[in-house]
Amino acid sequence: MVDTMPKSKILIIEDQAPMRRNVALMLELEGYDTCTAENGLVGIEVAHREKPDLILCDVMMPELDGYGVVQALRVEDAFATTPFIFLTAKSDRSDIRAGMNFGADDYLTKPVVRDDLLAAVQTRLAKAAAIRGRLDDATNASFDPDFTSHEPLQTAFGLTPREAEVLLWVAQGKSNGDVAAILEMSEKTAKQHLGVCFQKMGVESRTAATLAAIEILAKRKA
Amino acid sequence: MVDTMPKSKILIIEDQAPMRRNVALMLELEGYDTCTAENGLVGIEVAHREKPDLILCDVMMPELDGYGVVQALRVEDAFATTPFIFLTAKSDRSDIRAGMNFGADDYLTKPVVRDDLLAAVQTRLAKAAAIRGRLDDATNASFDPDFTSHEPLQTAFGLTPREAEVLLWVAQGKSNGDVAAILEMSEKTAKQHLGVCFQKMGVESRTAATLAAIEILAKRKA
DNA sequence: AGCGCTATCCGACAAAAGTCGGATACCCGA
DNA sequence: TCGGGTATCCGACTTTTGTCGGATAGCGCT
Repeated sequence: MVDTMPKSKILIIEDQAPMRRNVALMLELEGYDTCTAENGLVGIEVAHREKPDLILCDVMMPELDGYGVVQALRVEDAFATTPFIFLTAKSDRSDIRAGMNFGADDYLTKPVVRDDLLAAVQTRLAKAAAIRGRLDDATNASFDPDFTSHEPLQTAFGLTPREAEVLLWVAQGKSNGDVAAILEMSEKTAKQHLGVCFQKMGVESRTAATLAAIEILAKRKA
Repeated sequence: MVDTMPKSKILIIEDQAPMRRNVALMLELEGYDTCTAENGLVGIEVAHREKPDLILCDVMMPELDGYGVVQALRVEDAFATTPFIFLTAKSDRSDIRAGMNFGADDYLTKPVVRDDLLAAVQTRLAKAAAIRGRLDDATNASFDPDFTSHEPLQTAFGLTPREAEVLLWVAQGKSNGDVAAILEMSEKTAKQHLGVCFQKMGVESRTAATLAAIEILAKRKA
């Protein structure tokens, strides 16, 4: 891993060209990647193409206004958690409330000060990164089945306690002999129980049973 | 699942008693659970005890002000994504920016209108729920190994391509005979390859090998 | 008590899974 | 070109796995 931290990509949706370029310039000087759109419809299209990490959006625009953009994007899974910041001249309290209630993450009023813009962008990106980190944790740790109890198996497949115990050890890679020793029973008995497990689980080999068992045991508690 | 949707719990950290009770009342009438604290230090303590789903917080308070609260809680994993809304009389633009830049999710100015308060609370709870939903998806779907390619196994255990192919099928519960048929080789050959896999993987049974292989294949790409 | 039901236990046999030795073919460097 | 290393292939033998039948003990119900 020698690749340097990838630049965050920011989409700017803004009607007026000078403003658009000005904001883009400020952000690029800070090392961000930028892309722009001149109205809401184009903005949504660009968002799909560029997958930005954060969206800055004007409110008053032709074709589709900022409220429409945030509504359209928020229902999409890909953008449900993308930080969305309004950047607009509409600075009345009611305007601000309306914008935030559409699900925006921040609301900057024009004329925007450089420091405010950068701080807001940084804060929201940091927050999004924190959330993404949590998601990664959840997915990377995805394989850690819980072998502490056989009850999940019992309920999942309708097994008897003893059968579930046998399956629990089999699912950890133990041989029939090992299981028999651990549970203090004859190896034949272990086999018998396991055979019943196969029937009830609808599988016909110890490996397939292991897979099914792991699938149950890997479900994690929130 | 007959249990009714659990009420969201909201923590109100606010210096002035009348204001505190007023806000709490408004929220309770909407069906929320509330708990309160009269300053920042108490607020943090209550937050740990009650694990609120959302926090409303004044800025100017004795002991520890709102900025301090949000800073203290944001670094804790448990509260890193809990919606945090400032509720304060400090309505200057610079105050708002400061609050948002500390990582707050919204900023309401006193005197607060009932509709604004409820809308803000609802919006932020909805957003938090969306994020939580994603986390749950990630953890619940935690078991879906990717059986489309044998290369991960090859690199993970130093296997040859053919060996990895055999292991890939074995890890899906296939018998040696099945694997041989699928890969068009003799069953003996399949066994031979698998035996080498066992050595290289440091296991001694097909089930243990399956577990190790699944662990590799279950790691998900972001 | 007598009956059916289930959970638990075990032994013997057939079918796999796993091990051993050996063979061919390829690539790469001496 | 000629070994040395490796990937691939296969057959015979041993061990484990899976299946069949059968036995006992508890539990609820009539």
